[in-house]
Amino acid sequence: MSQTVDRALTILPLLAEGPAGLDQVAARLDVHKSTALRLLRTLHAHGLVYRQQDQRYRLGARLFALAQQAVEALDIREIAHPYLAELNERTGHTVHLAVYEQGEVVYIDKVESRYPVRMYSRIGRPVALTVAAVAKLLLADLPEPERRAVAERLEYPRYTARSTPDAAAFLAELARVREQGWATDLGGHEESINCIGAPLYGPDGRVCAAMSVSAPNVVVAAADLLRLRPLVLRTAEAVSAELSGTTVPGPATPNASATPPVPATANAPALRTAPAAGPTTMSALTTDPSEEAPE
Amino acid sequence: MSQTVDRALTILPLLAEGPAGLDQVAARLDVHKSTALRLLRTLHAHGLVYRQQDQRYRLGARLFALAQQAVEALDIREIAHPYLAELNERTGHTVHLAVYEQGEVVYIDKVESRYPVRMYSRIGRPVALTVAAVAKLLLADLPEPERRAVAERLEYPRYTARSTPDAAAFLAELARVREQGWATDLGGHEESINCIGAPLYGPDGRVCAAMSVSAPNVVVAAADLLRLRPLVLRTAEAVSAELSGTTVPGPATPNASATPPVPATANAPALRTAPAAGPTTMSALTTDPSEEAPE
DNA sequence: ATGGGTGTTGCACATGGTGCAACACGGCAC
DNA sequence: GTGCCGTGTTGCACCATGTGCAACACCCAT
Repeated sequence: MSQTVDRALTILPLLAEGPAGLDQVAARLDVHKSTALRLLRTLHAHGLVYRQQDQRYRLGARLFALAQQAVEALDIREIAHPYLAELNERTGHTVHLAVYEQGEVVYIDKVESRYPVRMYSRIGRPVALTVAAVAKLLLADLPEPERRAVAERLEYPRYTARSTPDAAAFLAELARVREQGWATDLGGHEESINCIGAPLYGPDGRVCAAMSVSAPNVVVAAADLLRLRPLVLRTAEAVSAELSGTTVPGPATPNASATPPVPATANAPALRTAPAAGPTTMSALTTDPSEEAPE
Repeated sequence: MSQTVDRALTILPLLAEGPAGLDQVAARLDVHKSTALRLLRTLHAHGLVYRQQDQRYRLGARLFALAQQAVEALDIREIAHPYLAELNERTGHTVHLAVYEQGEVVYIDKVESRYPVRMYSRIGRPVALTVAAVAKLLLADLPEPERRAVAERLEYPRYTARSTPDAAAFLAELARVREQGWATDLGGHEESINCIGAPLYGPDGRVCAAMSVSAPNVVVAAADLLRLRPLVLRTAEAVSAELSGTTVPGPATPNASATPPVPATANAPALRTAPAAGPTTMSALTTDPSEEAPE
């Protein structure tokens, strides 16, 4: 680790607390003023630090530009895909990834069910907004006025007896989804298809995508599908963590052996390597998919 | 300038373009792999850089956290005040600073008119949303659904004959304001008071506050007040620049002697030191306040 | 004027950063 | 399997670079 760079970077969180003068910085870094000055100058040259009128230093605009550019360059699909594949591997069911865009929710990725009976859907195709689990998740996080605007603008087709009937019911459902952090569609679109989904959070803490597991009744009863919830939630959290660039990815969270990690190596997630037995705290949650796996 | 830090910081914009592997980074920095590795490790330790599954590096979440914390720590009032004072100094009129919060627009700073006839207002007091220039500016930048929601929820009191009559007219006005980048209130609140305002942009490019100059008819005719527009706009831009932490603050824009700078030293802006005469291109705009100053 | 508070500069010293060369690892082709 | 790339990683000797000091420049207050 480079000492100089280390010191320079320590300045950033320090300045994030509020503007500071040269020797405040020097003092908190425990270095000579002249050293602090040179570091600040370098940061300044890169626009990460800005000098305000009273000579004190503040974080600079470049920081915002960088953060913004980084989220734009983020490829959700690329990052999420191994996790989706893993989820499909463990459950055997169809897995979807969807985003909200301009009043529509569209699938941007899909891993096909390994069961012979499959649900129909296509990447790029808009989703039935009023009933799909992913749509509920994505709409639930919109700012209140926009959410309401969308809900009121929508039509509420009665695909089935369980379809969301009207805007009021939909808004209530969105509120619940927002509250609980996951969503379902139990035969709301196609009588025989159920679905459970969870939100993916971006670096800004907002929901930026949603994923779901779908399966027809004939393959797995709704109650059984719902037992995948912890798995779906954990997977979604893992993707969120990686999207936000926080935790170390890959297998085994460094601190605990309790939480089974999600994917492992690059494009070949390998959760299956986790021993089937063993003192996992998740026994009840895991709903071991092997017993209901096809073939 | 510190070479090491310089190199390390050069990595950030590089990664902002998209993920990159170790030797791509090394190559673009024109340093040895081992050097690049150490720099990346240091950045990683500070959370500015994140290592994704395929071993490539990406910008990390800390960057967002920092940027966010920085905007929260931004004290608009503190930064804007010298500029407001300067504007008051040059025009003699009342200058306001306002922000939007939870459906309301409130004044957060004010510099009193130097004329004997003053308009009434108070810091912290909510503003008449449907007519005030600052309210128009702040509402105009809200996301469309929220803007519409607010506009429809409002009442439209007829303070005067020129008050905004209804939601439709208000939305149309907001659209124009958004388009032109400034706003007026010509006798919409008090028959005899006119007002011209401009928006302040935060680091995220959104309008985060608005400032305005107000004066009663008896002091200056509406047409004359409107001639302050360039001055108000320039001042607003200067504040925005400083809020975003971009340009070098202080007197004299480095390149041109044509554009009169705005404030100068810390808490004592000293534009007045600019010679009253001299080859400014602004002669028509400046509306030299000294000739109509009180006392 | 005088003094304390800033931010700034030049310089001699040795710390800490550098590139090299060798190693470890994983994938791919044959 | 065996060899070969292309990766990322480590240890080390050298000297460039970052470091702290002391002296200076500046502003403001008393």
